[in-house]
This record gives sequence, C-alpha cells and structure tokens, in this order.
Amino acid sequence: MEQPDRARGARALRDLTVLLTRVSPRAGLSRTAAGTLGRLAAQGPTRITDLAVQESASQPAMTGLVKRLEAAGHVVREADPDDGRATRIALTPSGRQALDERRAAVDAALRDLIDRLSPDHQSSLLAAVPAIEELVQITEDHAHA
Amino acid sequence: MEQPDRARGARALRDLTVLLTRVSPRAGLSRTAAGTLGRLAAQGPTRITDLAVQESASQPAMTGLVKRLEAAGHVVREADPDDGRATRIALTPSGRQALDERRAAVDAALRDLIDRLSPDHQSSLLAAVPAIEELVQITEDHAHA
DNA sequence: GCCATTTGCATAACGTTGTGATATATCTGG
DNA sequence: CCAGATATATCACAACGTTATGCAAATGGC
Repeated sequence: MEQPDRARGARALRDLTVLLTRVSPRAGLSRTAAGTLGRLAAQGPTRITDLAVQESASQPAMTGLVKRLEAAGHVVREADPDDGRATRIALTPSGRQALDERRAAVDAALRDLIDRLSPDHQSSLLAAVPAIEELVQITEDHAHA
Repeated sequence: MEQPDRARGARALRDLTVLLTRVSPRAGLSRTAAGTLGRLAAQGPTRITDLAVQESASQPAMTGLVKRLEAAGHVVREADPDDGRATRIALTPSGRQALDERRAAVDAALRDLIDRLSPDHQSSLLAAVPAIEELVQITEDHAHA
C-alpha cells in the first residue's frame, strides 16, 4: 500500500509547485536573479560559466542576467587574477540587501500561508520540515557539478 | 517556541520552491501553459478573460498564450453562442495528451525525489500530504474571483 | 428603439528572460 | 609556438509578460 501514497505525494508536490510560485512575491528579482544572488552570497565571487551551470541556465543567459544585475548595482565584475578570460562576479551591498528583502518578503508570504492551516495540518507540515531540508540537500548535491 | 518553527518552515518552503521548479521538467509546456490546459481539462471550454483571471495573468498575455496553444494544436476556439464578442477555448485531444505527458513527467521526477529520502523522512513527508492539500485548497479558494 | 457605457478580445509597443550559433580572446599541452 | 580547449560576449530569435489602446458586441436608461 505504499505506491498509492507515493503517487498522491507526488501529485501534492506538483500542485504545491504551482502554489508556491504563485504565492511568492517577486520583490523585484526574477527566480534566476534571486537564485544567482543567493549563490554569490553563499559562495563568494564566482565565474559566469559556473553560475550558469549551477543555476541550470545557458551561458548567454547568465551573461545577460549578470549584465542586468550589474546595471542594477547588485553585482560587480572583477578580473580573475588567474585567468585572463574569466570574470568573477561578486555581490555588492545593494545586491545583498535586495536578496535579504526578497527572502523576507517570500518568508512573510509563506508564514501567512502556514498560519491559515488548521492546527493539525500545521504541525504535520512542520514535522515534515526536516524531510524537506533533506530534499534540498539531495538536489543541492546533485547540482554540485 | 512556535515562532522559530514557523520561520524554519517558511525557509524550508522557500528553498522547496526553488527545488521543485528546478526539478520539474517543462515537457514542452510553460508553467502558465500547463496551468491553463489543466483548467480547461477540469472545467471545460472557458472564455479568455476567465482564464486570464484564474491564472493570474493579464488578458493580452492569455490571448497570446491561447494563440500559441492554438498553433500547437492543443486548443481550439469556438464561438460563444450567447455572446458574439466572446470566444470559448476548448482542449483538444492533443492538448489533453500534452497535459497528461507533462503531469506524468513531473510526477515521475517527484517520485524519484521522494524515493531518495530516508524512510523516516519519507513517512513524515507523506504525513504532510493532507496539509499540502489544504494549502492548495486555501489558495484555490483565494483565487476564486 | 437609440445612444452611452461596459465588456470581451485583439493589437501595438516594449522589456525581460531564455535559446543556439558563432566570434574573440586567452590558456594549455605537446 | 601552434593547435585545440575554454571563458565570455554578441547576434538573431522566440516565449512570455506588461500597459495602453482600438473596436465590435452587449446592455441599460430613457
């Protein structure tokens, strides 16, 4: 009797995907922009190609995104001391602030959502948080390349 | 001691949003396209304005999307017998198939993900499914307008 | 029954984000 | 030092979104 549960779980997660993307405020940053700023915050200056791979985007897409983020003052380019071809992209205080604001806005929206659940469902959702964190961990590793 | 849990839950859901959108295969349909086809499958022929409201899109965006879906053979337009201005958009067998394939692909990816969780986390995630379903319900109602 | 308003959709002009193909500069190994 | 490989930029294009606007059909007051 496990298979039907897994199927139901997959369907619930599928619906949840739509829900979360709809509920999350953009707060001035596209999904890819927010993801990229998050990377930079977590791992420091990074080359464009690496960012593209990590965000599952093409290199031209990342070049364009970086150009826009640079125009917005959220990142700066710095020459890679070891490689004349490469550019390292670094977060600026403005970028850090934009990231923080976006995260705060999304978190607030999600907390509102959680608050509207019945108490039982609230606790079962919170009980699943470690599982969600493991999911995040699993896919993080998977995207390590 | 509830607030920290809620904050952690919100953060987990925020990370989950990124994860789910990254893991879900597009399978040839954009998010809005899949959502629209899903509506049509669930509720039958629908006018463009209603679709736009339900998918939280502008009317011109929906007009453009319908045009592309029509070109792909996934929907057809039929005149509204009661209103000469309106067009009713209906799903075709091809659209139904595209929707089914997309759902199957996403579900398979999500099941794979769930399978890679440790058993304890699997069961806590499955235990949270009713909560997720309530979340979906809540936001569905919210978008009823 | 007629005209003003509202409604449903299409279109135009535009910005962002994505793609693949290709150019250019730099590095690296023989 | 030269032949590839690699890092980035650029180009042409498409999908998808926005606001503003136009037009035809419906509607309601008179």
